[in-house]
Amino acid sequence: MESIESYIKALIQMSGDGPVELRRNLLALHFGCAPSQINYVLQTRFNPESGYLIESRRGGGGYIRITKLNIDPRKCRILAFLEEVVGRGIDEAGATRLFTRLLEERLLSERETQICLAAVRRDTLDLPLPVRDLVRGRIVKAMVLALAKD
Amino acid sequence: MESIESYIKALIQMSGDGPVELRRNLLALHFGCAPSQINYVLQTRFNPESGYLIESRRGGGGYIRITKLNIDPRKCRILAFLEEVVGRGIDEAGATRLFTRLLEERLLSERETQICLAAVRRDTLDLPLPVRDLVRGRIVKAMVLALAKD
DNA sequence: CTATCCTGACTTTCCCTGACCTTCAACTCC
DNA sequence: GGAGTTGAAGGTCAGGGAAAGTCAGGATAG
Repeated sequence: MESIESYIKALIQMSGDGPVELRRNLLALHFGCAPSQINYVLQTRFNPESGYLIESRRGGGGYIRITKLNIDPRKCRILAFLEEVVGRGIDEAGATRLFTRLLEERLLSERETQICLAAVRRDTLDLPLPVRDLVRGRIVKAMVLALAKD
Repeated sequence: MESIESYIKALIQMSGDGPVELRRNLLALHFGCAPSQINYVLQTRFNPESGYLIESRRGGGGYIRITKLNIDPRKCRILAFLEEVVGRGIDEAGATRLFTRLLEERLLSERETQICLAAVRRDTLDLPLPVRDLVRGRIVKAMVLALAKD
């Protein structure tokens, strides 16, 4: 387990902290474990809270791409906040405050802020409470994390 | 697959973004694949969401014509498409194609594309079908309109 | 005993194919 | 010259194989 984790981290370091692509089955073969074990490692060690983003594709020529998020201290607090947002949900006013703040801190451009706000407006989602605030929470988190990648 | 896609795109570029005519069987021969594979590529990569129009003719002297839709008259075409998207909903693959197309057209930056894609991912929305595709449709429309607003 | 690690069976997604269908132009035959 | 024939295109669809995802639950370390 430990070894899978450090193997992947070594790969990332070798690629200069850029994105790394893996083949799940090959990696499982290499470590003599079940393929689903790879998923477990990714979920527990390479999740957003640990500063990583996972993307993947199934089918022929499938892959798993791991991107190390650019984490600075400011964003650290945001990560914790995002977790809370996903758990409890967030209302439109709260989301607006968050995006406005990110705009002020120059973490979001004007256009990006407009996109984010449009995506989570009440009449865009058009769902009954409380599910609306929960869905909004997940969207907010996904969008903010997408920015931390690069 | 990838290669067929980029081959066709190269053809289009060489023709100055004008219409391009292909012979399905020749292309299949050239890439050593089944002719129906060509149809698959066309359906998944050169559909209206990606901004392409396909016309074809069977029988002797048949052909497949691919036209890259110009973004200039997009004001009407995209708006009409967005209305459709809101009515019928849109799946993740369709939304991805749309945003990728907007990125290619430089109507979206790389970062903006990432935000949009993250917002409408299946596991972000985490809603049961068919409501998931409908919500995604509304979000897609809202985000695209937010961009058009300047 | 509990938390963590790990697995196998099942699911989902994506690519690709072959068998069969539809359409078109040219050709034949009267 | 019109009606049927025919061969050469492209279209469609169910299904198979590859690869990753999920999840309930067993195994194990502390």
